[in-house]
Amino acid sequence: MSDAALWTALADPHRRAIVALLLERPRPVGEIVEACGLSQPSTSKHLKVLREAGLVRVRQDAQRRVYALDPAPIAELDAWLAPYRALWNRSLDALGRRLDETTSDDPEEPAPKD
Amino acid sequence: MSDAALWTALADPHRRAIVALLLERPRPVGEIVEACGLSQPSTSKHLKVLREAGLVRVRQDAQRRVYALDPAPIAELDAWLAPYRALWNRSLDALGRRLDETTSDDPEEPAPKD
DNA sequence: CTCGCGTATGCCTTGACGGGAATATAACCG
DNA sequence: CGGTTATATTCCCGTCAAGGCATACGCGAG
Repeated sequence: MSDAALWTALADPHRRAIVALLLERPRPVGEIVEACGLSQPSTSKHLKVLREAGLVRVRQDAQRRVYALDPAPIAELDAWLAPYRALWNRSLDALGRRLDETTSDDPEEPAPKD
Repeated sequence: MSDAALWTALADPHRRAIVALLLERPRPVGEIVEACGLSQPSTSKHLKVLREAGLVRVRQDAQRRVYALDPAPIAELDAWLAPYRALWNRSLDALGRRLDETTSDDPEEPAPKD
């Protein structure tokens, strides 16, 4: 299960930025380099991680390598998320009851990080 | 953005295991220690990361600290995922057509490794 | 074949992360 | 009060990942 690689790949902010860029449209490496402000080798390495996680595909266009999102792992993430989404709905339901006696967490206030 | 903390927290397999445990039901630390096979300090540190990412809540029950999932970050992840889910649906749709694409002028022939 | 462009890879350093052992803190019990 | 249980925190160390630099590779042009 390449699940681990998927999470590792998305754990990095730069990689998430690249993924966001590729969401708009497929792009060659040079474009990604420019958009992210990273060095070309760094970008290439990030792309390798994304590739090995199955998140992106490459199409070779002359000397250029055009990267594009592969939607499959997204579905995997979605599947992982599903059980928690159920919990989320359940808690929304419980929100109207307010029977919790544990914390004084306010739902309309962002949680203060200590 | 606490977004980063969220991804970082979920990047670790042990922490995902803890989260999965808490999905079933809230648990005190000792139970998590036993279930994960980690040392108590390690577990406590992981719980701290999860806490700071907003993924878990603590309820103090005598000397015990009972940890429970906080559904809010799940919604955040879901929101992040949403645009990609759109892409996923789009690709499923395109799969059924298998026509020449109107948006790309190049003769695309995808069948490399997948 | 040689050059130039675009991209990938290797080496190296640095900094963050994870794990274990020991210790500190907090709460309950007598 | 002291002692015990349950959890958190500190210190130390091994590991791993990220970034920069230099360089190698692949491809097309001449």
